Amino acid sequence: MTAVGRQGTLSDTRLMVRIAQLYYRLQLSQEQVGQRLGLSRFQVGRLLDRALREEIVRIEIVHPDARLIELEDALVERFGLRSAVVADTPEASSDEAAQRLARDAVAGAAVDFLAALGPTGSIGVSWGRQMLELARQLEPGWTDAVEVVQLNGATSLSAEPTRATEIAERFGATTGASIRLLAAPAIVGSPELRRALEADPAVGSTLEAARAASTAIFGLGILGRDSVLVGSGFLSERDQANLREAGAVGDILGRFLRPDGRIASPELDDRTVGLPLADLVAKPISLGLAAGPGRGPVALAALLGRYVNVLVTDATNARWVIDHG
Amino acid sequence: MTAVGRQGTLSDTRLMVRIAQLYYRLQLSQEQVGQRLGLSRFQVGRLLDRALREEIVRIEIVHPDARLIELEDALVERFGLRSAVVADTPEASSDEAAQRLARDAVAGAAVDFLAALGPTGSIGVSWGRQMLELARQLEPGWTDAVEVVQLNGATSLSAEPTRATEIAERFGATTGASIRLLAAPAIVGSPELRRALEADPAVGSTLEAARAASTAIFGLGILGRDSVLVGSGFLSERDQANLREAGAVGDILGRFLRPDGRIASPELDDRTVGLPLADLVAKPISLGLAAGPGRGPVALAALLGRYVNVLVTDATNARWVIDHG
DNA sequence: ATTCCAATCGCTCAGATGTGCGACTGAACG
DNA sequence: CGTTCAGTCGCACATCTGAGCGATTGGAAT
Repeated sequence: MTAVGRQGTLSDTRLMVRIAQLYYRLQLSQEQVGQRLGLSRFQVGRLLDRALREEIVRIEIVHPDARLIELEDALVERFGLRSAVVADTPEASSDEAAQRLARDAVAGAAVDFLAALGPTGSIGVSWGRQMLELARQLEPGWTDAVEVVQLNGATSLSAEPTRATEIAERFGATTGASIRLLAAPAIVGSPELRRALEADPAVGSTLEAARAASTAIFGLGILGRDSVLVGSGFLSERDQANLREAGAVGDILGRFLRPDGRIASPELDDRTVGLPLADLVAKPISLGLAAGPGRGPVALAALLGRYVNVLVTDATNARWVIDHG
Repeated sequence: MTAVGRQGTLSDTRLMVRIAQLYYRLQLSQEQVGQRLGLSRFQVGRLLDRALREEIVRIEIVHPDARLIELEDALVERFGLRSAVVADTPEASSDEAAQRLARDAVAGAAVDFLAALGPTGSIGVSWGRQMLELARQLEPGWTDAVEVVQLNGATSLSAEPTRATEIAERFGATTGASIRLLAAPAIVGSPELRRALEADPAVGSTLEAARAASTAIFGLGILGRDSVLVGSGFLSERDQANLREAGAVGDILGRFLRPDGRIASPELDDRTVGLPLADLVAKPISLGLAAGPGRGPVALAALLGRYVNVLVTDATNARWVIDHG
């Protein structure tokens, strides 16, 4: 640019373009730009302002993560969360491999979040495929917690192991914390039996610890063939039918929710062993994980019920929740 | 953004994205961003730097004029010009209406440039279609020049008027300057006649004024059916054939150039009435206009010969010149 | 364990930038 | 012709930001 000094009355737009080039591309100071073009520093500054406002100059955040962070902010904003983490997963597909990928990514994101979180106090955990993956990805020393406690009943009824103990053990192992298991079925046949179980010291003390835990971590389940609760045999055909009728969209800690966040079946809830959802609401950290297709509704229900204050999910579910919430 | 403070070890990239959002979108100061994210002002600044270098944040000048100004800068840079003006014309098309549009746009750009230029001293002008359009668009008071002088011979030989006098008169009329016409043909039959003409006081004094003018304004012509010189009857069939053979690409002030900027036919040049090209080189402002398809070669020739130090043209020709120069 | 190196940190200080203000300009209007 | 008023202007001043520097840290190599 050795061009003649005063370009004077050339259209404002062109002037702004030229100023923007000198300032942003050539990295001149506003002062220097002014000298070259025969303008005062202030005129340059004001024109630069205008160029930005009139979108002659555009500042873009181009990294793909930007979109994710926008989703996170939207979630935090909309639902008053403590935090939200949206993982980048390729694409929503019901293909099993893709689901697995989503689970891995969301688990990884949760691990990162937890590692960055600092002191967590005592940690309550649930079980399920998502929790298993999370447990697998934990790295030693990720927390200073001294106690890990199961939040809900887990002893498997079926051949397929739910590996609930493995999850809690892995949590404990990575940090040297002691673990407290909840040696009970997730769902029993009658309210009386549930109460009797909870009265038992072995179960009762764990429940007490679960209530006291300052951090809760759990997956958001869906109701379907794929559901771990179904696979584990805790849900009878009739229970399933009832839930469907009641409009249940999925579960937290074995307790099923309707789309608006209310308990779908109080009767079933009364037979479910573990921390009641009401106790989640007050937890400093109540972290719910939702990965894979179709988890939007249950995530939204959990958010509306205020059962989670940290949501970790994939982009597809995040978008669904924002669009429908 | 009410998210939890320390996001800690979340990938650097994500951190940069978040910082960029707070800084550029929300317009927080680096200090404030640092407070929100638990970072020092310096970390924020450095991350912001990195985000820019790694193109996580991109600053774009999006206005279409930006491209034109880049072309201008490239021309100025490459050919050591005093200035360059590239007008925005829709598209290169040999369609007559499109050519006219290009001419209008380039003339307008030249007018703007001249108006912004400030004192010009005495002004020398040529003639032709491009100059006519330029003259039409001049607005009263655009300059403080007190004298307008024709640079080259112009009296028409054919029925189609070249309107050379109209051009000079219009220049004079918009500013109250006196005008000096060159009452002579553009090209004569012999060198002797040319010399005789120039010795005549009426012609000679105008030529002297032309030499003294500090600003010269002229169009760059092309050799072809379309050429005004041809249309005006100054160029015989034989002259045209000779020029073609010599590789002439076009003319300035009736003097034809080869692609490298040298005179195509010294013999013809010796019969051409008007300011010699050598006198253009030293002028403070020597402004050449080139609009419409196929004017790239002559523009390049003019630049290589240093006959112009201000080029006003359209985007297509500008690009051609840069690509081929 | 000790040493070394490179990376990163926060600081100081100077320069760059934004803001609010009073002065000025020029066009519209009485 | 004088008044008004909106739009600009440049300036003083406060704030923000970038550059360079010594201190610190966290590993690798010895």
